[in-house]
Amino acid sequence: MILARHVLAGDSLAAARVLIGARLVHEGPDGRRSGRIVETEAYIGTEDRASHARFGRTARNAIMFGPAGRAYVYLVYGMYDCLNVVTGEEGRAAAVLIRAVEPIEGIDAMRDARVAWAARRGRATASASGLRDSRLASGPGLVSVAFGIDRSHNGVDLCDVESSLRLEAAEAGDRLPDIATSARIGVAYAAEPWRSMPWRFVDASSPVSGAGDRGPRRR
DNA sequence: TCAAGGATCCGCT
DNA sequence: GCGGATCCTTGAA
Repeated sequence: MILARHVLAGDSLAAARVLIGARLVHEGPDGRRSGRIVETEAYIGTEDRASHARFGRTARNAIMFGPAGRAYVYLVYGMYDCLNVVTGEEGRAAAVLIRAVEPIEGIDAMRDARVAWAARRGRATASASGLRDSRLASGPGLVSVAFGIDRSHNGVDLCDVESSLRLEAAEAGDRLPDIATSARIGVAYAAEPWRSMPWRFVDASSPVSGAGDRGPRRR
């Protein structure tokens, strides 16, 4: 079932928590890919010095000021697309970054996407068979690679059943997430208190982002 | 118009 | 654990 928009339109921290355990779904030419979201980070308001909205409204971040439930996709480091979900009330810039997903459906397509991406960059990479499921979407850049998301998806309504890219609520029988919080990753440039805000949420029971084979990244 | 730097990942040491 | 790849966005001039 599609994720209800009002869940995202309220408090952004609550939204970041609700997204843990929810499903990311992409119906594309390569079939249906889906996964369980296991790591998120919230960026809230123009006063948040770690947020892209810290300089106010610009052409790039305009989508963050819009209604909740839309996708905000941006390029970081010149090579990685990152998927965010716009949250909070319209007019106030807020978004939740999807940092990691546990693959469920379309794992072969994700593996193919990863190999094709590496080839495009002319990089040697692990063979397709050597890629473990838990590593396919274990970082914000990798989520986009695995699901075939790029900036053409910027502005897509993730709460519309008609969208090829959308969010679905956890299904009955899904394991309940064991939610842990910590400071956000890669925001050392931001002043306090923003640098240390515990606005990162992970499912500690997930093999992808929790006490998995690599564990949370530090910086 | 320009220079600086960033919400990252991977391979090698 | 460290450094390289790689290019868009921003603020200042």
